[in-house]
Amino acid sequence: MAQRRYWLVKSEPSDYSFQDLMAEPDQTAEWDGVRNYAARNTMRDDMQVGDGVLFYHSNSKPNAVVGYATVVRPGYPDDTAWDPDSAHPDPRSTPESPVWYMVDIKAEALFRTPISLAQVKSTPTLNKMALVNNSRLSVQPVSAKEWKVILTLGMASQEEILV
DNA sequence: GCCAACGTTGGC
DNA sequence: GCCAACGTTGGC
Repeated sequence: MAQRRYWLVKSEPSDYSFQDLMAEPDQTAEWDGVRNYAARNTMRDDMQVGDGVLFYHSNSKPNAVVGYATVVRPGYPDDTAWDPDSAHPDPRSTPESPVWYMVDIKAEALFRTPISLAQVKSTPTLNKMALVNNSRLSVQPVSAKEWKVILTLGMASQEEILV
């Protein structure tokens, strides 16, 4: 069994929120529509069942990590790429020769305390995250340390943090 | 709504 | 293979 790894995915909540994921059957959805090669490679090659996934809301108020999920199916071809009615069709990708990949993720818990981007930037153990220094990457790795810090803060109540 | 930063495309 | 132009992401 490979070491569990950790990731962060972004979504604009007006497009697809963590609450939307929680409302899915089995709290599970395909993470489809990603059209960036670095993110594609991560999903196709690196994400494994059981890995932890932080869920970040971008273009939001506030921008924040709002919950966490787990990978329940590793990388497989993103069939929305050859669906002309999908949000992000790409005619270069075909069932015989797929270009884009996705994973399935399952919502685990909504944070009691969302961890804002401002807080990530101002926290010494978190401010090296790709979230801060590579703002364009929509699927990105998270270190075990960063995962632990964010989970601990996120699952605590405001009162516990303020003490 | 603005625009900086970045990824991608395409001409050469 | 370089790099300018373009489109998109995403913070502010």
